[in-house]
Amino acid sequence: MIAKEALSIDKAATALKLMGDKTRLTMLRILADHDCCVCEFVEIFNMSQPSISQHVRKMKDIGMIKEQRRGQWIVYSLNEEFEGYEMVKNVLHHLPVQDHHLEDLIQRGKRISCE
Amino acid sequence: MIAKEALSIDKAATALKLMGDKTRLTMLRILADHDCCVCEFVEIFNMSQPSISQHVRKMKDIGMIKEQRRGQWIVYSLNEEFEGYEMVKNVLHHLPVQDHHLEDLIQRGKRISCE
DNA sequence: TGCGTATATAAGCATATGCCTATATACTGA
DNA sequence: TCAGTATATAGGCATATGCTTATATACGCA
Repeated sequence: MIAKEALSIDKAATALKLMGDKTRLTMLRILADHDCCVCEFVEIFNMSQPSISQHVRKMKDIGMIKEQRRGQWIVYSLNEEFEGYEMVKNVLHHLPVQDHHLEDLIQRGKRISCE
Repeated sequence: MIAKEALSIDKAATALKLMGDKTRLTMLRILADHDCCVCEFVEIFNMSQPSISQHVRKMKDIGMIKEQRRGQWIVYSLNEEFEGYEMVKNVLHHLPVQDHHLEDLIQRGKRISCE
C-alpha cells in the first residue's frame, strides 16, 4: 500500500489537523454513518450556527466532505473522492459510534435529513 | 472493533492534533521504521534544537512516543503501549516511507542510533 | 573535576485557531 | 414579491501554536 497510493505528508498533515479538533472529529464520526445538515450540527453541539458553518467549511475546502443541496437544506457527507478518504475512514473506525447524538435529535424532533 | 477497543473522541482528537503538524507527522513516519534521537531530527529538519525538543516533548507527554537513554543520547521510538497506537500505526501506513532522510543522515555521517 | 556534547526549559513574538455577534445571501412557500 | 428558515461571510477577541534565542541540566570522557 505504502508506495502506490501513499498520501503526501503535506496533505495528510492538513487532513489530520482538521481531524484534531474534537468538534470536527465528532462531526466526521457522525458523517461516517449519517448525512447531516448544518442546523442538525448546531443542535448536537449546542454551538452557534456560524461556528458550525466554519468547521464545515474547512472540511469542505480541502475536499474531505461534500455538500448536496436538498431543498432548503444543504446536506453534508463524507467525500469518497477525497484523496485521504481511506485514511479518514480508517481513523474513524477507531472511534466510538456517535448514534446517540442522532437519537437525541430524533427524540427532540430536530432530525432533518432522510436517508 | 468499534465497540470494544474504541478510543475516546477526546483522546483521538488530541493525538490527531499532534499528528496534524507536518514536522511531527514526518518524525512519526520516520519513527515507524527507525528509532531516532533529537540531534538527528535537528539535522533532518534543519530546525533549531529547542523546536525539535518541543515537538518531541508534546508527543512524549501524551505517551505517543517513548524515550530511552542510550549513553549520551536519548533515543525516541513509537510507544506500543500508547492507547492510540493502532490508530497511529494505521495513519502512518498511509504515508510514504521517509527513508531518504535517514540515508541522507548516514551519507553526512550524522546517523547516531544503531538498531 | 571540568570540558564538550546532547537535551530540556524559559521567555518572547508572530501567526493560527476557535469562538462569538452582526449581517448578508439563498431557498421555500404563502 | 415578501416573510421565514437555513446557511455563509465579516469582523473582533482570547487563547493556542510554532518558532526563535538564551540559558539550564545531564551525561561521557580526559
